[in-house]
Amino acid sequence: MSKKAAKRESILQAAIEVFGHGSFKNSSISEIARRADVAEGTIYQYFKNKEDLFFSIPVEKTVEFCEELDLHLQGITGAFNKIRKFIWYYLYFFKTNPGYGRILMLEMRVTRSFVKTKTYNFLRKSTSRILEIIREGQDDGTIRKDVNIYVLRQLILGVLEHIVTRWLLKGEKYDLMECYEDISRLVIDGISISGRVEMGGGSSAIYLNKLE
Amino acid sequence: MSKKAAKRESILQAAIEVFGHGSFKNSSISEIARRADVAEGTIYQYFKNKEDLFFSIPVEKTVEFCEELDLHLQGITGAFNKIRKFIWYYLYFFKTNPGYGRILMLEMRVTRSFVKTKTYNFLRKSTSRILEIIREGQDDGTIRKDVNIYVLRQLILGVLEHIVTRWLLKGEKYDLMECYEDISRLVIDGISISGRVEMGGGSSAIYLNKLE
Amino acid sequence: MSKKAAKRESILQAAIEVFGHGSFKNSSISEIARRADVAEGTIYQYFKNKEDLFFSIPVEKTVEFCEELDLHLQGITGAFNKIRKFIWYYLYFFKTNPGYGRILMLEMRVTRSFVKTKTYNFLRKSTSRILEIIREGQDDGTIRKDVNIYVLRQLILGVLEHIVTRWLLKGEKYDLMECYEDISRLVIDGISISGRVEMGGGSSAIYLNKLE
Amino acid sequence: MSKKAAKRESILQAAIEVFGHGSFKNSSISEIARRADVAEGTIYQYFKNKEDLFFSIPVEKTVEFCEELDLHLQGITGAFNKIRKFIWYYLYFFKTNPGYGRILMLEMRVTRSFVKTKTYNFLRKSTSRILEIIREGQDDGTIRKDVNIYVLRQLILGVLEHIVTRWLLKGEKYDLMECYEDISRLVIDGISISGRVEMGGGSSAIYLNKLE
DNA sequence: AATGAATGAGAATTCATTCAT
DNA sequence: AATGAATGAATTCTCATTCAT
Repeated sequence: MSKKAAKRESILQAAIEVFGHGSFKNSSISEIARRADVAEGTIYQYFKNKEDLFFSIPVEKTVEFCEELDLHLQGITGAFNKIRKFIWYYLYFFKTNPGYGRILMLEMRVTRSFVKTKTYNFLRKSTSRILEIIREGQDDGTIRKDVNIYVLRQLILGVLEHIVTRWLLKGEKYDLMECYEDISRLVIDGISISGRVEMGGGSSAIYLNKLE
Repeated sequence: MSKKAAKRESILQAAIEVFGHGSFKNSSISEIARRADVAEGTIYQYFKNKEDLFFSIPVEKTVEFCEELDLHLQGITGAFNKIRKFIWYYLYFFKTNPGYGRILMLEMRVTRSFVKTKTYNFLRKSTSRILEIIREGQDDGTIRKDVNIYVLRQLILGVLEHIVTRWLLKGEKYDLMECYEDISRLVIDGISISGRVEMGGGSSAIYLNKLE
Repeated sequence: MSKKAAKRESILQAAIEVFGHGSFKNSSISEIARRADVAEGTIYQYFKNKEDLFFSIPVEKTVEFCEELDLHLQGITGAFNKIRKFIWYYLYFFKTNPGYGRILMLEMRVTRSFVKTKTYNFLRKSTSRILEIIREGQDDGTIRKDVNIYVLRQLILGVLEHIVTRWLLKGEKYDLMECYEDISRLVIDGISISGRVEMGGGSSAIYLNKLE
Repeated sequence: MSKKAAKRESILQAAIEVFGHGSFKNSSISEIARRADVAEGTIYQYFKNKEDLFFSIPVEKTVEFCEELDLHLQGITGAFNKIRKFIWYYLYFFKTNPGYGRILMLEMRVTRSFVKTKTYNFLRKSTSRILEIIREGQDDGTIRKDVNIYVLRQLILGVLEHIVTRWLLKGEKYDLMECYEDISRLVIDGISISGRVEMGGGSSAIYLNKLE
């Protein structure tokens, strides 16, 4: 049982490496099999077909993301601090998983069939953590209550997704973490109750909101 | 002569449709031939191979872009007005050419071999128009002279490229032109000599600058 | 009329160059058209198809061979001297026409359909000149009468064909004319009435050694 | 393992048949697949591409040649007897493998890329057997010591290659083995220490007559 | 459960030949 | 007569998927 899971895992790992290097069509099952050190046929014991394998990657990775995220959030108090940590971890996760980043951001999101997948829904649900944090912030009075929490979530995730996508399209030439401080401030200021004022936070937020 | 050019044109048009729908690997010459209503072999009379056809798309389209742009700029005076028109036309162009947008923004820019192409250089040169406008603005005193014109160009093109890319990745679900006013203001304010308020223009510009 | 013949001629010339460079399948009509500086379609005005063009080459060249040969034989008296001249000219002809040599010796002779061609018969008839010379020699008593003249012809042509074929297979690296003296002696001695020279095995071995 | 080798063998056998019938370009993978009774794709499991398959033929066949040759040489004493056997076997081998003969002698030897192949080197090395025999003959005093053994090898192989090539070019219309006795004597006499027999020109002429 | 050989559909590309101009 | 654009059949090669062992 554990052994089986381990083999499935290693196939997925190999799939991330291969799909993350080229496109879906460009990547071959035989290459994945070689990397995973299994026979080609074995892959079909664990996944229905190539597409199934492809769409299984985010499931796996999303679980990993959520579990690690929870560990990182433990012991942190205050909505703002938690959001900062979330942003930090999001960037850190893709910095350390660029292959998966390319798959998710550049390949999968453009695939039409992706939206119909269970994976797509799973991915959406996985962002509930950020909702909880926002609610917590509104409850204890640090986050404005006049903003729809779902819009807020979209704002935060949208900015992050955009940052990572740009970074990947540019060939990962700079350190993704450099953006951390700017984004944190941008986001926090935009949703903060305390004045912090005249920055185009508002304008910026609208602008970004529209884009993502 | 005109007839031959027309056929070449119709093949390119079909190629835009097909490549714009899927990826390079995913698209087939036979499908392009079917759409262009020619035999497969005919395509090889006009283009050396599949890649040549692929990389010929931007050449064609860039010429179209530049010619139309010049028409739209005629009769407009003042650097700011010209920049506004440029931004408007840029968005309008991709709104009306989403297939080409997907090819250029999502496919071609990520292809490693693209950078080595003549097409790539041609594309870079095609943005000289915006440089002229900036120089004009600096000459007549409406644009700050302390900013490098190449950085400025990069800023403007970077923002636009980003807007279009996001729009495409989101599935063209909203009207691309909605962004026009915000972007114009954002850009104009950032480079304007007259104070024009302490809006996060600066902050935003820095943020965008870093990204692109 | 003369103009038409000239164009036909130039197509054939181009065909020799192209077919002589690669194999039949390997050579393309478009390349021949390019070399002959005519349109592809024009070739089909003069030749039924690719094979017809291919098999027309020897006809053309054989006429040339015979005409030139007659010129070279003029003024020469004595069967032996004529045979020597024939051998000399045969080698000289292929030395100066290696492309045609490759076509005839390496390509055409191995083609099964060649034997069924009119060209094949034409080629056979073209060797009647050598028969006449042999008859002349037998009549004036210099050539043995106990040898069948057709066998003799076969002997002479066979040796020459073999020499040229070897030379071509070896990549034309040495001067074909070097063989002239040896072959002449070998042939003349073999058919001469007057006691032959002490050459025998030794000479043969050397001769073979040089060839292989 | 044995099964895989058998399939590889059957593909090679089919390749010999097909390539031996036409030229490299003229022969198609699909025809080879049909003859070998496998799918086209299967061929690419065993060989990298068409050229690899083509150049693999001599490897296979050369091993066969050497192994069988050794069997035939067993129990034979004396350099001359061994050389006779070698000549006999060489002719016998190509008599029973005419398809392979056409491939090696008429196709492969003219291909420029062949010389760069591993196969080419392998083929050259395979003739070391004859060198050993020559050395043996020089040691026991039956073969002249004033002749370079490599020249001798070249002589023997050259004559044989020539005989086979002619036979193939002539369409295998006569029995290749007829040449055996003549060639043996020619070669043996040429290298023998004891005075040679009275064969000379006459015999040579007959031999040539038969061949051409 | 795992294998990996075998498959065959499909892709890009070439080129002899035709035919409208 | 000459052209050369258009054709489409044929060819090599790839690879997801299956299935007997």
